[in-house]
Amino acid sequence: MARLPGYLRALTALADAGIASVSSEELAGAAGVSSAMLRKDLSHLGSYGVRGVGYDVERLASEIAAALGLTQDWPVAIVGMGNLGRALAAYRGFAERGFRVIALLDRDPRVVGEEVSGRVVRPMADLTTLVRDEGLSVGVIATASDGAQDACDALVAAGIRSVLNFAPVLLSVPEDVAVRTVDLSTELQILAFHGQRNAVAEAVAP
Amino acid sequence: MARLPGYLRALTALADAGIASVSSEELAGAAGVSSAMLRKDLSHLGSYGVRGVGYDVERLASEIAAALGLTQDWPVAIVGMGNLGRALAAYRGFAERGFRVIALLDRDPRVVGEEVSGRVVRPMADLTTLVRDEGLSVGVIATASDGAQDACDALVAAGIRSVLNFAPVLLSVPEDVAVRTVDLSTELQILAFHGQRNAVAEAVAP
DNA sequence: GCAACTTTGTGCCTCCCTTCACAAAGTCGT
DNA sequence: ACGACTTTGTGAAGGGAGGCACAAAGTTGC
Repeated sequence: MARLPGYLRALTALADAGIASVSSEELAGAAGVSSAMLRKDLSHLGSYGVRGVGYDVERLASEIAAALGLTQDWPVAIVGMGNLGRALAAYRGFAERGFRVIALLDRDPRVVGEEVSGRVVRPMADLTTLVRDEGLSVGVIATASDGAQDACDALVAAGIRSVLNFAPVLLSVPEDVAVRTVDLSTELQILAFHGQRNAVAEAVAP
Repeated sequence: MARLPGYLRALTALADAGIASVSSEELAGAAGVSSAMLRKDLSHLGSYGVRGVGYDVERLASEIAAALGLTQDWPVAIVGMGNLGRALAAYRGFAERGFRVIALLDRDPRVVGEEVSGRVVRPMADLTTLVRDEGLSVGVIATASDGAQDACDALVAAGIRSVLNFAPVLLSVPEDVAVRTVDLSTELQILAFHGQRNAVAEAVAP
C-alpha cells in the first residue's frame, strides 16, 4: 500500500493540531484521495473506525505505523559521497521520520576517512560488519550512474534487502530485494511533458 | 506516459555504446518493461519501427525527446536554500539532462545575497521578472514543510505551472498546474513495509 | 523473384484498482 | 428507551492498463 505513508503524514499533522477524531471524508481530503478509497484501504488493515463517529487519530496512526513496520528501527547507510551523497548526509528529513543514518560509505580510498556532516566516511568493506553488528537494513545509493550497480551488488552481498536508489539507472537485483528509484531528471522530464501539453492546449484554445 | 523518460534513458545508453538499431525485446529489457508494453507505448507516438528489423536508436530517441518537449528548454529555479536546497543547487544531474538552473531563491532576507554554488541567492520577489524575462517555467520547492505551500503559491502567482516538490506535504494548486512530489521519507517507509513483509515471510517459512 | 524468417503493430481478453451506492452499526438528543 | 442522524464497511459496477497472440509487413538468402 503506497498510500499508507500519506495517511500517516496527515494523521500526524492532525495529532499535532490536537485533533482526536477524524472522519474518512476529512482525512481523505487531507491525504488527497477519495473517502471511499481511504475507507477501503483502512478496512484492509482491520476495522479501527467507529460508525457514526470516525477514526481515533492516535489509534489509527499507531496501527498504520505498525503495518508499515515503523515500530522497529531501520538503520540506514548512504553509499557514495559525491554532491548528492553529502547532501543526503546533511539532510535532516531522515532522522525526523525515524530513520537513523548510521554510516556513510564510499569506494574511493581518498574519500574514506574524510569527515562529512560529523561522521567519518567508511570503506565499502565495512558493510558486512554494519549489517551483522548494527542491524543495518537499508542502503541508499547516491553514487554516479556508473557506480550504482556495483554499489547495489555490494549492498545485496552484505545482506541488505531494501535499497533506495538515486542514480538514473535500472538496477538488477534478486527478487527478494526491494528497490525504489528516485530520479530527479525523470521527474523534470515528466513535468516538461505536462508543460508542453499545456502549451499546446493553450495554442489551440487561447 | 511516465515510462518515456525510462525509454529515453535506455536509448541514450545504447547510442553511447554505438548501437544503431534495437528490437522491442532488447529495449524493453533495458528499460525494465515487457516488450508488448513497449511496442504499445511507442505505437501511441507513431510508427517509427521497421518490421523485421526493429527501431532506429537515434531516430526513436529524438522522437521521444520531442514528445516529452525536450526540444525547447525549461529553465528551473530552486526555492529554499536550506540543506536540501543547497544540495540540489550543487547537484549536476539537472544540467546533465538539459535542465538549466537559472536561479536560487529564498524568502529569508538573511540568506538572500549569499553565494551558493557560484550563484547569488535572490529574493522571492524576483520570480515575476524571472518568468517574464528569462522564461522561467519550472519551480523546485526545497523549503521546510511549513513554507512549502507559501513557496508554491508564489511560484503559481508568478505564472509557473510545473512544480517539483521535495517537501512532505500535499500542495494545493489550480488544476492547470502540474505538481510532482518526491518525498524521501515516504520512499523509506515503503521500503520498511517491504522489509517487514520479508521478515514475516521468513519467520513463517524459514 | 520467391520463400522463409524476423519483428512490429494491434485487437481482444483479463485482471486489478477505483468509484458508486447502500445496508449495518453506533451515537446523540429527547 | 427510542428514533433520527451520522459515518463506516463492503458488495457490485465501471474503467483502464497490461499481457497474449496473431496478422501484417519488411528483410534476407538463394
